Amino acid sequence: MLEMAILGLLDGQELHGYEIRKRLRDQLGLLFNVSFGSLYPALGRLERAGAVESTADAGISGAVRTVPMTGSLSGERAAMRSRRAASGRGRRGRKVYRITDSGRRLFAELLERDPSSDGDDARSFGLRLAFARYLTPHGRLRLLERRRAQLADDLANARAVTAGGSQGLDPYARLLAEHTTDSTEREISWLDRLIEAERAKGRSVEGEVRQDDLQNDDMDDMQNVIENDMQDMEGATS
Amino acid sequence: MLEMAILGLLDGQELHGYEIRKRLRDQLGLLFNVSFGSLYPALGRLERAGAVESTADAGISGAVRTVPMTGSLSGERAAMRSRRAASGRGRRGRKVYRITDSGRRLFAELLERDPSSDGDDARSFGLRLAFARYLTPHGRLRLLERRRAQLADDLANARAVTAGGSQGLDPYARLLAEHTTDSTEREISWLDRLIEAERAKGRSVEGEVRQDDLQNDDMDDMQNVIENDMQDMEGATS
DNA sequence: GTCATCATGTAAGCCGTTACATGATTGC
DNA sequence: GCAATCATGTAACGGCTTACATGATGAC
Repeated sequence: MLEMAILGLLDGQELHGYEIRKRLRDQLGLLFNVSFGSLYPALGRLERAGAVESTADAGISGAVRTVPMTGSLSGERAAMRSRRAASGRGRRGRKVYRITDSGRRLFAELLERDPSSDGDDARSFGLRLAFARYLTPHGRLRLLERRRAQLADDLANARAVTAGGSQGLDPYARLLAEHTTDSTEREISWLDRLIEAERAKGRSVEGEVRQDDLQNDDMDDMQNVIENDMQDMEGATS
Repeated sequence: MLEMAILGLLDGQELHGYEIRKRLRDQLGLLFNVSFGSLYPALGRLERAGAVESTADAGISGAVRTVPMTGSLSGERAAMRSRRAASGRGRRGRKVYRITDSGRRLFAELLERDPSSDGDDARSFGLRLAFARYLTPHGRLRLLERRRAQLADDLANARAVTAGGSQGLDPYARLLAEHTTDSTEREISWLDRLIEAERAKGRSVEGEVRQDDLQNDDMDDMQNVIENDMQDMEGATS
């Protein structure tokens, strides 16, 4: 899951580890606070697997720079230093990561996978939703519907329990159960709105291009390509 | 955290592992689905630490029995078999766990601990709330207020981020961020209601008995007793 | 007599953490 | 020159999961 998040972040911009951690923390729905002891090994694994490449901080780009604060010439000096460093390569400086084509394919595959296969449901769903722009319309709908089904299921179980032993249950436990139930209901209706919005988008596209089936075929082809890729990945990773 | 949950369930009733798992699943706010590979070792640790004792299924009590379904004489036969088994003790049957005094003290201490010390915030808070009847009024309030403060903090961070890069952020990521923000706000106001209810309870008691300070002293004494106990526990556990 | 469920346990592994070690850069 | 922050990494450990192994009980 961490690896998916990293790949997603790296798609479109080059970043170094320290910066990746920050963006993970506050760019992704508030709840992806990963430690360095987890991040750096993950970057290492991705690099060994060929999903990302690293270079020793070649010419700090605007995307990488954090706000200069004092402005003015510090940027110039930093650039000079990094140029010096880039040639030397013994200097323990920033290591900038860039996603590879293989990494991009891996990302697409991880994203399309069943969220329930990587443990923490809420996190796993949230992460995929945050990257939903990289999903096909079909994959997006599948993501939302799976999540909805899961929540509806939880809700049914919860109600079965609360209905049966409602009077015997501890007051505090009941308070909690009720709140959880409410939250789940709200999340379901939120999902319903998102699903409806996605469907509406689909319908308007259909009117113009009519290529739903074509898209599904594309997806299947892609899955096949990726399946092979994953075997390489798994061999290299473990 | 698992150990706290087990001790809490065991307070007041004797249960065997398989049953503990079920109750953990559906008695505790829907989200404590633990596997056997996790549960049995935990029970073993608790037993070695002297927090629980086990016996080989002596005379199936009403609390332990699951609904007999067919009713009638199957219960009688089961009791006979278990009596035969209880003496032999080679029979790989149910192992019934009972909490000890030391276990009860350990539970009280774990419950009163800072929830943020055992990882997953929501789970850890939920579990403690479910067992809030075992907390002192003071401990209960502290639990609720800590959780409230944590959520308020999260919310502030989230808003700082969303406010800054709101226009540049990905539409799906923003959707998610907004939903998370809403949920957090709702949870905060729910907590506010709970806190107010607890305070009201406190005020009504104060009018009758006026023993707030006494209760706090009791708590401090208890903490001291428990501190020593925990050292034994940690030695035995790790 | 056999299949589902109840019941207990071990082993390997995953995914993350904290703590530690190291060093560069910047601000004062 | 010293502290804070940026930056990268390793080692040990924690808590949970899945998969495996084993066996009893009950229903049909």
